Amino acid sequence: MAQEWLEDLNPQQRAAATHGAGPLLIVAGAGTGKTKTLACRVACLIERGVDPGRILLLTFTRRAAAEMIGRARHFTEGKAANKVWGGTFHATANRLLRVYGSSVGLPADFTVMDAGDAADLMNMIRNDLGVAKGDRRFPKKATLVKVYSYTVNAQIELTRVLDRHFPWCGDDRDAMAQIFDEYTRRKRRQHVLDYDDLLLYWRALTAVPRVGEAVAGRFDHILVDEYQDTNSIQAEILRGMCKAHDNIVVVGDDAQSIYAFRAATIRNILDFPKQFPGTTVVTLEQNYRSIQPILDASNAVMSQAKEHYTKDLWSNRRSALKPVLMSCEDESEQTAAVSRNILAHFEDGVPLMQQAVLFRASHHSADLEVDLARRNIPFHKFGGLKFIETAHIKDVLACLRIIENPYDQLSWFRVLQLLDGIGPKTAQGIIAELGAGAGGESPGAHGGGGRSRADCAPGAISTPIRCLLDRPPAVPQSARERFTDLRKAVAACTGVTLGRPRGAEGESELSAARKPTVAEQIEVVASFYTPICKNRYENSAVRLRDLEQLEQIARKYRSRGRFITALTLDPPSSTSDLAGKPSLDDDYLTLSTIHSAKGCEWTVVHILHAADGMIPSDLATGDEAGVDEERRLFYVAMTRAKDHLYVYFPHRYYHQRFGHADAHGYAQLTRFLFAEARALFVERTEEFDGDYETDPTSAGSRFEVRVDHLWKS
DNA sequence: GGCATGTGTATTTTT
DNA sequence: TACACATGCC
Repeated sequence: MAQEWLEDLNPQQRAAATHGAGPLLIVAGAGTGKTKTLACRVACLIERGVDPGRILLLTFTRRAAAEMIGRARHFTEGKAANKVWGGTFHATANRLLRVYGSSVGLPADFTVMDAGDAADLMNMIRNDLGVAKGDRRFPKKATLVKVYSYTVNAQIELTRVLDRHFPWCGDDRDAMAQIFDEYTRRKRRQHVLDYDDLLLYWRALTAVPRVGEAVAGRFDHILVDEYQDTNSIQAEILRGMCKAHDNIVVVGDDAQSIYAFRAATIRNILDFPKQFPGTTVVTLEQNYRSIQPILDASNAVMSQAKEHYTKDLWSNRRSALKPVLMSCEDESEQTAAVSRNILAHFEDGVPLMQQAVLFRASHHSADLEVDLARRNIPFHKFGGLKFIETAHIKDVLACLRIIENPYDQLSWFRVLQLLDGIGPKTAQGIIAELGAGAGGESPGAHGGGGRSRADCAPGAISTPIRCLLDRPPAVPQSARERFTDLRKAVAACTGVTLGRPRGAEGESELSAARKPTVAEQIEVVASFYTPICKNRYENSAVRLRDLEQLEQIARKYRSRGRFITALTLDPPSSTSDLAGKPSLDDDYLTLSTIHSAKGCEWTVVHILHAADGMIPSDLATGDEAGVDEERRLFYVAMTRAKDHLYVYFPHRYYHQRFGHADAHGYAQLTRFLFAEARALFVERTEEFDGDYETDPTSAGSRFEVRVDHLWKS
């Protein structure tokens, strides 16, 4: 079958796409067309008669999966390629556990919590156990989650994890162990899984006799993208999933491994041939993305890394245009230079959509964001604080969560404290009265894990909710009114009216009531929440608008549970996902953390803060492995560029770091641009050379002068 | 016990 | 700058 689209591939790509059975490792350098190759492979399998529903495509983000499946569908002319199971490891784990979870002791109504929830739970335990008492400093909740998550994902003993990655917490080992113990216990009792549990339970699933075979037996082919960023649990899951057929294809680039902090290990990709005997290895080295000078500079940067599959990217795209190293006086000059360069390229015909600004840490773009806003240059920012992590969104979601999973004590805790006069202590008391989780005591209160629930019939309301509606606990006077509002809201969301007495077996009556849609439920909760929001926040108007966005998103979901889970497993990654998309065809610039830029490409790329201490980050230079990862990060950033690469180096930093009062330290150029690498750049200083003068009659003015609406109407 | 206010401190990347 | 924690007032 000589499909036309196969002829578009180079020999290595074609070999990978048409590979027969057995394990295949595709080592694919940046920009070598791995997405295309993988999509072609999926298409090939389908053309060969493989049932698309029996193909599992694991990617790093859902967006990546959607893109690949979209392409495959294009190739196969719509032969049901969309039946391919595609998504992240975590989302796939969730789907499988919804079906098979009971065989590993999971309740049917489990909910998934994000890192923020996990931190809150840690914090509760931290307080309950009184670990932080005395004048000792004890690790903060976010640190606890990091340590826990790393330990679990790397499957390394806590003491060693602390030694190696969190040496300043070494003395608190025992208390941490105690907290982690309680943490796992409470999650179980509350029918809640965190991100790590999704992987752990999936792995457990593959090991259960019969069930494991059934789960693995759903798929005949497994494809994994970005394999360099998987951890050892994920590798084990894959081994379990393809024991029977060994039809596994992994694609990755060890030079782009940037998630070691999440316990990803490049051992997975380096040792793949050992772990899967009989592996075919295909290496893709021809880069179709960038001009050769950009690759030369990128290769030079990488040449200093220690262990990696040797590959030298090359391109047919010869060019005399070297990447640019922009020296700037300080950050504000950097900002000015970036804006000016962006507009210059824009005038040259490169739309904003084809330009991106990349940086190490989310806040590195703060200064630029202000400037862009001032100049009316539209942009979307990826990475950093998310919509979903803001307090008001979490508040509203917590209301939905208690209805979805009434044993989710953490959400109760959050919801109850929205009411005036209810703090941690009172909330705990109310939760105990509702029977919605037994706080710190008696681990057996609600049975460990897989309790069978008699009240799971459609339309049924499980006990703590029924208790809230029928036998509400007493609350402080100051909270009475809102508490009633809350009960009304919960009732409305479950399709019940308050105050009507029901028989003990009122199920038939309840299931008859019309269940509001997810969006309607949000509306109900929002009206309960509005006065609280106005009371709490100065900027309540902005926040309330966010709730409307939430309602918009919810329209796409038929079930409340799916909505909540989707939001935690695949949260909107930028403001663009939220804006009701009237701006879809608008041209906008991309600002992104380097991590979030993975897999993307732009004609023009600007990399900010190429100073030692920023890239590599001060916080990561403790050991050689850390520096290596930062180097790969810089490499990832550079290789996103097709035609123009700008690296900005501000010489001077003003901020007072860590109390040291070096109010204006001089920075060093990032160590990754050592002499030979630096020589591959052309250096410019941010002195106006005339080339970049903006012509007031053209594009620049479109952004910079926007006041005429004030008098022309 | 709740809540407002003050003080000191640590500060990345994300499913 | 946000967050943990202490203090003091209702």
